[in-house]
Amino acid sequence: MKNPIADLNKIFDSRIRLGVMSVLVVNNEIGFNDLKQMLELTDGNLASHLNTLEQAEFIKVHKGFIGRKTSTTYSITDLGKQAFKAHLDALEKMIKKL
Amino acid sequence: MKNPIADLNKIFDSRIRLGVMSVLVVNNEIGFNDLKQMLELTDGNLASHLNTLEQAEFIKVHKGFIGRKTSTTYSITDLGKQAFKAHLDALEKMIKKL
DNA sequence: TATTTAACTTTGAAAAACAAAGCACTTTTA
DNA sequence: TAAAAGTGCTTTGTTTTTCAAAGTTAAATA
Repeated sequence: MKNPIADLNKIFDSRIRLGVMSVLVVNNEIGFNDLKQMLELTDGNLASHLNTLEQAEFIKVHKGFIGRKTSTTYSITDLGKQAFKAHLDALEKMIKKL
Repeated sequence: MKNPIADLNKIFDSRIRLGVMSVLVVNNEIGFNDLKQMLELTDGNLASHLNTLEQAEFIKVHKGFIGRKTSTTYSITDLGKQAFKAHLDALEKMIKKL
């Protein structure tokens, strides 16, 4: 039998990063605070996970304004979509023996 | 929108423990060394993850013999089946928006 | 002007993961 | 029969990851 966990992406071992990605798959853009509230995280914790995802180029940041107020939003990249899908496929293959 | 990660089980954040469970779901009994080779782990690493799963009562240990050679095998408990299923359901709900 | 909000960064502590070595026991091999 | 090897751990210590809390900068509001 083949190693069932070899194809899982290390970046998605984290429930938080998994959550961010799952939100971004269905929302093409979401704000920092919305994410923070949705996932019930502290600023620093969310920011650092977002940073990890950005480093991997799985998400993109958009800094802009709502009126004259700054607003930061995040969206998934094509690479991110690919990697997330690959991870989910690996997960599914792993448990599809059910 | 509700927190999508709240229902994930912390114990299954680990790819290794996830792998162990996925193997145990389809094999009603598996040996230490088989798991070790399948998941490509060192003894200590596997043993400690197995210990975590045992503490949670998600798996059971069986110490016996194959011929005259000692053999330790592991199997999933009912609680383990339940918890694993619940985790997979939570995962699925999280991503079923796809 | 003082306070609040947004979106961080920095700091430091706690937890988790992990490899390597040691160990007790048995079995196989030379 | 002595040495080597395998099983299934435990112990030790390092590295990595996670996280909260506090600090920060700039703009907005009271």
